[in-house]
Amino acid sequence: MSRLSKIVVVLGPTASGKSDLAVALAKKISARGGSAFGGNGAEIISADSRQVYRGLNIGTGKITKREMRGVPHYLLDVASPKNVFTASMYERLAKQAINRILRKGKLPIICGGTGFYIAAALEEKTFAEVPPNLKLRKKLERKSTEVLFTQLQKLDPERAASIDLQNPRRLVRALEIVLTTGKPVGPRNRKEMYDALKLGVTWPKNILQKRIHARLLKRLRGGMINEVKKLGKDGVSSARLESLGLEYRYVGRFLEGLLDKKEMAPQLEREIVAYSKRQLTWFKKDKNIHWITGVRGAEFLIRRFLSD
RNA sequence: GCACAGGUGGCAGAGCGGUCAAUUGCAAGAGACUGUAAAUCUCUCGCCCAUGUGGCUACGCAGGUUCGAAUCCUGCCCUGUGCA
Repeated sequence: MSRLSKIVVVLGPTASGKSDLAVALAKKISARGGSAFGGNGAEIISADSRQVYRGLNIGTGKITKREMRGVPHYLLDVASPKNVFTASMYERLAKQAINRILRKGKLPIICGGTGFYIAAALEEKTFAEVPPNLKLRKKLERKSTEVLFTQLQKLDPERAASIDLQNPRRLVRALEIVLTTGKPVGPRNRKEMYDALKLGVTWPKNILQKRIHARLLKRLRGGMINEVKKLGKDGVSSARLESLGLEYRYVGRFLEGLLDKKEMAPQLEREIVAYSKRQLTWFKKDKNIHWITGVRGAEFLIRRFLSD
């Protein structure tokens, strides 16, 4: 039986300090004169659904060239913010990147907070081969969730049984699949194709919230509003900003005049906190995650992981 | 001091005799997730037993009217506004 390739995943809620940790670990692995961990070097693949877009820097906390400290990063700035980048596109590019790194004999480190993207990168094949059909979606979106659900029940009862029956977005996509393939989707394949060490970076709740608060202030002072203004000038619509969420949504609303500056910051902050909880809800289900708070625990785990 | 308006669950704010533990929004908590995933969606949210057409305490405080009051009456205490 051929051994699975090793991969390290650094995940966690927003503002946990994942990116820095990933770079620190990669540097250790690439330390000259043979790495501290006995590897050949490591390269990083971002797993962040918003950092894939060009021009979304301050608001996404995208790592800077300097902060990368020479460690190559993949899946950053690969798409225009004017177009929707999807999980499926991420899956393809991330797998490409993993293979490229592995071929070099290096260790891929996936780093990010988008749980769905991490799963897509790690799992064998996540999605049905049905690209989005905007016309069909538009048509379906006009119907009520009840109607969509009964239609799905007829066409793909198995999927209907497990679907979120009040979530139009899910219902539309599920129908889109059966309607174009004529077949039920079948269960999602959750088999991971790598030997992955998953490191979850986390903090006690109150500390994470403080970190979120401090980081938001820094971003606001650091030109976040101008960044969003510039996106607008470059043709990113306000509807698009809205759908990008968090800082882009709220700063966008502020620029539209829908929100006062002084009500924007606290509202946005609460949304970020809520988002961090959603991330944790996702990660909590994965029992293979090793939760750590600092670099030290990570080093021990990686050493053991790489040496066996 | 007089005249109005008002005091409701963590907050805002409905309700104005019964179907009210009380609409709704916010906050809080839990959760879902098969191509938008920072998106989208769901549930809980007075206390208690947690089986239920269950028990208890609640709508400033104290009384009263009524079969029945958050809802009507009286007094008191507070708050806002106007006149002094």
